[in-house]
Amino acid sequence: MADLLSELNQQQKTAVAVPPGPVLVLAGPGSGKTRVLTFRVAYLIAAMGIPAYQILAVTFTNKAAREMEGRVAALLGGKADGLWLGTFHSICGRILRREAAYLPIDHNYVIFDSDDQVSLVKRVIKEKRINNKDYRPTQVLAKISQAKNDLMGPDEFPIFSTRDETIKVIYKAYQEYLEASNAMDFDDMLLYTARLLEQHPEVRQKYAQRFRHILVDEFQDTNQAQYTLLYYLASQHKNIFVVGDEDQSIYRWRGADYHNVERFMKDFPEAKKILLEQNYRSTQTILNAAVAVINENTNRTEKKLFSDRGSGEEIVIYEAGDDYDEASYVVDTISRQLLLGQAKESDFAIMYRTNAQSRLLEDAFRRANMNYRLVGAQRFYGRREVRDVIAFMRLIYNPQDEVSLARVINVPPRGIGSVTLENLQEIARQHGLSTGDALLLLGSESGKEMETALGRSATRLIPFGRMLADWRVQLSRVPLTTLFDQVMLDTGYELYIKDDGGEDEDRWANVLGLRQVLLEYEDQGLAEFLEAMALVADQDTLPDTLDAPTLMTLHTAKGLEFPQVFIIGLDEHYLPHSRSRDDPEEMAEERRLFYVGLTRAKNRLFLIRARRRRSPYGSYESMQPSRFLEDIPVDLIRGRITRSYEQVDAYELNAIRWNQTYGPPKSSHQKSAPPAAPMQQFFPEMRVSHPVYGEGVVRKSRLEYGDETVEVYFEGLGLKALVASMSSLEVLGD
DNA sequence: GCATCGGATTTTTTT
DNA sequence: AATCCGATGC
Repeated sequence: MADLLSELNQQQKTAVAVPPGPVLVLAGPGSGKTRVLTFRVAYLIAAMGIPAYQILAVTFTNKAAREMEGRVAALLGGKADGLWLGTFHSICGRILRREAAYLPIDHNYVIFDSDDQVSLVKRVIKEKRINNKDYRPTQVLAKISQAKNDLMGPDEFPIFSTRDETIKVIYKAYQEYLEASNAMDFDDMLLYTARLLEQHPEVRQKYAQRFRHILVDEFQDTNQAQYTLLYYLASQHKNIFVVGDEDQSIYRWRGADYHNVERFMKDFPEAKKILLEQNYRSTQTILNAAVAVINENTNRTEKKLFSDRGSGEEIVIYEAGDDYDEASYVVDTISRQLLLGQAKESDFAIMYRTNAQSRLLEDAFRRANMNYRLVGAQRFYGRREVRDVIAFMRLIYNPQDEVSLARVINVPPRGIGSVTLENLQEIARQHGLSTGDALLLLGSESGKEMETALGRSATRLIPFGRMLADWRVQLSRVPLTTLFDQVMLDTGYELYIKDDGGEDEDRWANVLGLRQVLLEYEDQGLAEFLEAMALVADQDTLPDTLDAPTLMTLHTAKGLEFPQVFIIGLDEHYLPHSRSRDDPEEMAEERRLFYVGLTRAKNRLFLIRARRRRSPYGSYESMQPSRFLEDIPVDLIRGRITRSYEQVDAYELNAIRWNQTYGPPKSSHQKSAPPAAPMQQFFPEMRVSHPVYGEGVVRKSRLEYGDETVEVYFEGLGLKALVASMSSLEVLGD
């Protein structure tokens, strides 16, 4: 194994060959983190003689898992059989299927993705007759997800307002439906596994015993549930090797908590800490800019990143007239280099904060007749026809799946409308059955009683029930694709999808594409197919064979590198995104996001902003350059940014005029208080009372032009934005 | 039960 | 600008 280590630098060697025990590797960007992980796995197996099946390696994304798998296989030449390597969710799925006996659901559960979650929450909201204007499914789900990430079930759901009480009710019903559907959502996979290990010592013992070595990638992005489950898995041998970088923590909104790094050191005080500081990716110029940006964040362990790649070229800053110009600049710059033969297509990546920003870029590429690869966004698995077909398969696999049943029971239309479905659901409830089981029963010999009870609705339902029953019989007898063809034939889906709309001839092609994927799972089975459908994101499905520039969000860019990187939309409200304006923690995360983007670049970096942009709604808006641009030392930059009155948007301009005329808004009491943090009185979740609107709960509050703007939610009235000094709001004690 | 229309509303990031 | 929802009419 000497030659294995000889390819590594000193710090990397130390990490790879570290003696067993807890280890924390803090790895700067481009410092060979994945390399260390894969070499460590290889080292354990080849040098220390650990059997592969006693090793668990966890990543966040499928992409990372696949990459590790490939590299380990290359290092060991296929001696890694039995190694558990996968994403958190796939590992949990594996454990949960084996240990289904301990769960509220059985082993052929299905996984609900975010669309399924939304459908289910909608149904709950409707059934509970809750005002759907005030309770948006995505918002409710965000709260539920947050709770689950913190290992809280419906009963532990924290209540701070009447709104929370309602959400708790929805959460509870939602969870009941999931169980009745023999289903779990993404968060449940983590939650169930963590609970399983916590509450059943015999199960915990089994896995903790088995996994002599645990390795974790992107540790800074773990949430509470993930941390807990790792903690229990490592409880026996304590050989847990985690790799992370606080500065690249960008999933706070998903419950990630980089404090888990500190928690790790507390829980495993004997842990060795290793820093990887040499960057092999970027030029010193790029690295310096990135360091300057990230140094503005407080509360972090400072790393001394260095590169031996030389200073390289200056960073180019381009200020476009508008967003249209921004896109053209990117495409022009790329095509010029291509024309001159200075670069190849796949050298380039273009990154942005939100998916919506890809639109103009795509147009520009198309106009220039150039290929591009778009990661994420237009989702194959999100297409209606694809989801329909998956829903059929899911229903066959697990007839209790309420969401899939509701989705396809009338697709293609077979005369089963909402009333008929509701009747069926009601009958099912009376019999203590799931809707799907009721439907199956209805289609069978013994369904007579139910048939009479349903009356006219039954005539429509019975044929579908029989069909479903038949498919289920087929499931165990014929190959998956044969079953698939049968479903398409029985339902007349081809005709239905081809007829529909007309313009999109690709739709049937998508269905056939899915059939092709199914073919690959012929040997493994439907369960594996469905799990892959749920857990494999779209970005994993893109062909990386196409030689073309890549378009992606900053989030998906993490872990990747490109010779040339464009980051567009470097304007306030875009990056940093406007939604993080009021929360310093979120602002710090925006900065980390930018840092992640900067450090993707190997040789050249282009930072682009636009003086004005078409707002997502309606007309043009003037932009201010991103505050992050100011943090890049000027000597690293070519090009400059400007700020002028013309660019100030109307709202802000009024405030400026006001100040020029009447002097800055300053309350007479506060003399020379520091300019920041003057006197915010209202904070989210506070209960307040208003003379006219009554009692409400503060959603948001911010200081603006010397006053405080408070957004308050009043039951029955909705959200109101109030100016604190004008509205005599009063804070209510608890 | 289904199609159509008009009005309202909007996701930041993803397993 | 595009999508979703609810109401309306057939």
